[in-house]
Amino acid sequence: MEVPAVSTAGSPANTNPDIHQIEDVTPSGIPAPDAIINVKANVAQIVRVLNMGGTESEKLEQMKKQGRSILTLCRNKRDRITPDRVEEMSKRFADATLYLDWLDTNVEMVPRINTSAKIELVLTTLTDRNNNVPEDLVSKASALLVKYRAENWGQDTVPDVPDVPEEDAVPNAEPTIGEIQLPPANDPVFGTGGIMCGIILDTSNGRKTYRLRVDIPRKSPKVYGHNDIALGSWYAFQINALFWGAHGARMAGIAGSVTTGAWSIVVASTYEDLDTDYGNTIYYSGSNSHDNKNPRQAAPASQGTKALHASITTQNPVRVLRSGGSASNRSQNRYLPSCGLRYDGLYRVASFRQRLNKNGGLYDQFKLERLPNQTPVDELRRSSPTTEQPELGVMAKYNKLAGKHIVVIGGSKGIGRGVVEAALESQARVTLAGSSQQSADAAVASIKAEYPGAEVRGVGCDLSRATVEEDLDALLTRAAELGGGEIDHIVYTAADSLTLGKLEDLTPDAALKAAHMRFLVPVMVGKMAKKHLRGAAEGRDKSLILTTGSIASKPSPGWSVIAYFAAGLKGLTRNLALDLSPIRVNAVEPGAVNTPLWDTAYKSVAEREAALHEMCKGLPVGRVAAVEDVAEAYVYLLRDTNATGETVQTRGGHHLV
DNA sequence: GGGCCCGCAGGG
DNA sequence: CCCTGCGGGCCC
Repeated sequence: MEVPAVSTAGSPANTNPDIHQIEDVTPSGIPAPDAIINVKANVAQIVRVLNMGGTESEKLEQMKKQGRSILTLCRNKRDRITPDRVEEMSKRFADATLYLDWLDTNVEMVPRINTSAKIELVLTTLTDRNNNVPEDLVSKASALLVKYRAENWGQDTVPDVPDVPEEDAVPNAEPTIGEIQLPPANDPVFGTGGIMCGIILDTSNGRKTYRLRVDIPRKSPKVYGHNDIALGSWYAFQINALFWGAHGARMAGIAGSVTTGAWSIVVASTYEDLDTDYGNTIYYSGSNSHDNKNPRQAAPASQGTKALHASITTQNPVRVLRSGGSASNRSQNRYLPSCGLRYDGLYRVASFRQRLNKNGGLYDQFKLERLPNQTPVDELRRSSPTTEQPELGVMAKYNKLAGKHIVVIGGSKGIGRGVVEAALESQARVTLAGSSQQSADAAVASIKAEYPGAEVRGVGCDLSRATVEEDLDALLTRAAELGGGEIDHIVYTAADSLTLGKLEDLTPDAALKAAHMRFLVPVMVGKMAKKHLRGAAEGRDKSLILTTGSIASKPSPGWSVIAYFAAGLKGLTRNLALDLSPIRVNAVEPGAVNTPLWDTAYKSVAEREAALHEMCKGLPVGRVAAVEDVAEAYVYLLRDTNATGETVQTRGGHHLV
């Protein structure tokens, strides 16, 4: 589920059913956690939480119920709903969203579940355009559908289990809905991009408890290898490592399978008397090694200890995390971080031996050897954060994008996609427009996989039609709705194919066709920006960013037509800055960037990249620009409220050679 | 800062 | 459903 949007001052009441936003509500009986009080949350925010029951049969029964509820819900045409029922419908769509999230995170799909709870029917019904389902829910449902179909509904991987006897089912259990308070998405610590992303601080029991958020999908730790985790990654608590899939347990030191071996272990100071850490070699003791008193026989191996034994046989690599904590201050282990946990890379379990503990009891100790070709531990140790790190997230003076709503037209791929990700990392809320709803949904799904809990939505808009003005109007109206009623910035990065052929082959038709996207659309975006970026007169920072290219400043043979439009766009930018004032209007002028835009000219991604690198190797920077590079220019123009009528150039020194 | 104790999340 | 655990807050 989405993290609830932050309401911006003066914005109209939120009408988006996916956003649970209840103004002036203090949840009774739930003391607000400290971290939430400290954050400038302007409204109390509530999220509904599903309880799907404990046993498998209870869960299945609830899934059937949720499915039935969604199917009836979709049969109601929303435009025929009376105004007094709108709120009820919103809640029911919100519950459907919760259900899909729950499904995604908690259920290992097998054909039996699909048949019994009608999963495929429910998902296809949700994605049916005729059903007026909220955009978020549609993209969620289609993403799940794609995933399940790709997995063939679990047929190939998971052995199916027989149906439970009917008497085991609990047909009368109702799904109960409790309420917990969530931090706003732009919370510097608990929000998107914060170090505690995916975790909630619960103080309802009178003490601080960190728990995983059920509404944000987390990464599975059951993977051998790095699991996409960068060496030296640092986590404040073990539960953060659990959320990011670095380690597989909230408390245990070993996470793994007793048959295929350990996925990850945590080296902590609590076992310092038994373990020995040489950095590249670690002697790591099995769970409970302190307790045994029998000198002849080790205590029965725990799951974790069994997993390490299995690792000796399978030689599957084990992720090693080193943990700080309060006791580590006096720790003799120089490899432990001063606090939190650091991912130190892959090790193999080479062997095991038996030793005696202080009680004279036998215990199993494993020898772990660090795999070669990884950044040395000592280097990771120097870059490892310390207790100051959490403060970094609190510095908001320069991050003016936190909580802002940014619409990126052309945000499903290429430079626009980079701008979306950069904005999300700056804790903004983003609505991206792709050329179709499908492309927008697909982009949103993959962005969410990379940025759990990110507030990003997708809208489809085909800008190639003659009705581009109305299409843009509709797009921005819809985007404003999705973003809580207001748009702060519009970024235009949409472009069509770069191939125009030789000048002598150019027909008037082809020139005018090229003019549509490169001349007409930017002008209309300017016109519509004036209409949709409301609130600038009241002092709120609003801006539009257009995209041109280095061909605007430096000619190149064969590019006359595109150069014409690109240079014209700089004039448009300057003049719109006057016409739209106090809305800021700027442009970014990138050189060649490695994006799919070039693919029309090349047969494959490899060929494209080779050609681009060949084209750019003579530049002072010696390489082709990545999307992440030029995205910085957009972020700058979004943040500098003093910049208007400017064109920011980022072109690898192309103008110098 | 040593130790007590609560309780989440995983796995059988 | 049970049990476990290289946490972590908090009390003294």
